[in-house]
Amino acid sequence: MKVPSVAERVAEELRYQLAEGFLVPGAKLTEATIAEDLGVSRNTVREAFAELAGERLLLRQPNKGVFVATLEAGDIHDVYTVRRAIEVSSIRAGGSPERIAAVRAAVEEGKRAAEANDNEGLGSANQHFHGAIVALAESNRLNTIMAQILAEMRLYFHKATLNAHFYSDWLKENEQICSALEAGELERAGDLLLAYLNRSEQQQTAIHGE
Amino acid sequence: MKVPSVAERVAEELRYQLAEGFLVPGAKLTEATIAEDLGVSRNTVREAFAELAGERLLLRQPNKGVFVATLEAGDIHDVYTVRRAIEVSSIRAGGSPERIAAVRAAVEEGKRAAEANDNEGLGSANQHFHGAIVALAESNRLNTIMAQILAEMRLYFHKATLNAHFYSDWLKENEQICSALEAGELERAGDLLLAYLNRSEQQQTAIHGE
DNA sequence: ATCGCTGGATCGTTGAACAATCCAGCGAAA
DNA sequence: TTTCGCTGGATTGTTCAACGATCCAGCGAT
Repeated sequence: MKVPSVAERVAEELRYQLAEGFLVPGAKLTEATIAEDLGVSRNTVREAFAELAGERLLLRQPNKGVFVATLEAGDIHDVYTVRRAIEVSSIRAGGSPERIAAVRAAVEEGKRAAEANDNEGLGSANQHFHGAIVALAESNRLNTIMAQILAEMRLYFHKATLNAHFYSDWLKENEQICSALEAGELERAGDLLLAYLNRSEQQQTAIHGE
Repeated sequence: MKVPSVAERVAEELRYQLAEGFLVPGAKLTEATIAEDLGVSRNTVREAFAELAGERLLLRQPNKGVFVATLEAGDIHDVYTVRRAIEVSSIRAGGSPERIAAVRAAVEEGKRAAEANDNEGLGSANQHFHGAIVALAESNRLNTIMAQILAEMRLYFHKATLNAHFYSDWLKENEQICSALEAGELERAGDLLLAYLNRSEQQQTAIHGE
């Protein structure tokens, strides 16, 4: 049994609370409070803060405190710029049959969630889908970058911002992208994915200011 | 005047020593030693370690210590996979005249360094060149990702591993890429850049084991 | 209404402490 | 001789208490 360090567990707990919407963007995290709540020392909390700040989930303002990251002007475009770069590049390079199967699995996961009217599940299925696309490239670094980006998106574009209308759109689209990938039509898969990302960026921009 | 926090300065100092080759891959960094050397407390060193570990420059092995990151099997390919994704994607999207001018400036910087037989300068000129390409995309996130990748490369592929033969190769090539970019031939610029990255990966793989 | 001060809260950093863990070396047993 | 197991020392993980520095809200004086 491996026991993750305490600092690691604190970071994990905070990540969880961020993803779950327990901690909303802009909220202030006071070291002493968190330390007491989680029953750890202030120094340990500090280490966890350093880690999450490096992942852009928290923002450190010297001598003022750490805050849950907020969406600044241009951040939406910024995030999607990264996604276009790594997702499109990954899918264009194709991948092993196992990795492609993982993409397919995410598509099916989405369908099942749709049938079950499981909005929660739909969201994570979509994240699995895009994560699986990046995983095609077999690059640890790209995977962690993508994981961080997805964590940011969970934080910013929380459940509340997503509606069923959104989902029906990309359920079909994911299917098409996956089919193209399976058929080896990598260019087409890339184009479809790129189009999706562009449209998704527009939608998110429309919803969230600027 | 803003005074960076002590932890930040420690991290900066370590980054410097890593880039300069003062600390070689695999070396062990003992908390107490670093703390004493830099005249700071152990806790502060710890925070700096956390930051650098997040940048993949240091590796933390629980209960054993932190070590300067070493090149594992597949890491070269991994790094170049990231570079292909973000550099090619950035250049294909073009950029503002100012950003393009920055790319040109890096090319000229390289030429001057070559004339002056300044190997040191040649290396950083090349890094500036590729950094400027990513900067075309105007994405903070891509910029920091690229900065981290370049820091990793400085660490792994240190001066010793580079020879003059290398340089003459890409000096011309950078010129071509930049010209294509300036001429608006983005597809061609992307193809040239991609070819360069592929070749560079091969060379590095040939030099370093695996 | 503005300015400047002050007190309290929080951060940044330190130093010391102690348990948990690892590791090299050494001695005992096969 | 080789292997096994133990022990002691070194280092890490974590906590705690302290103190100066910095920020901020409130309040009083102009």
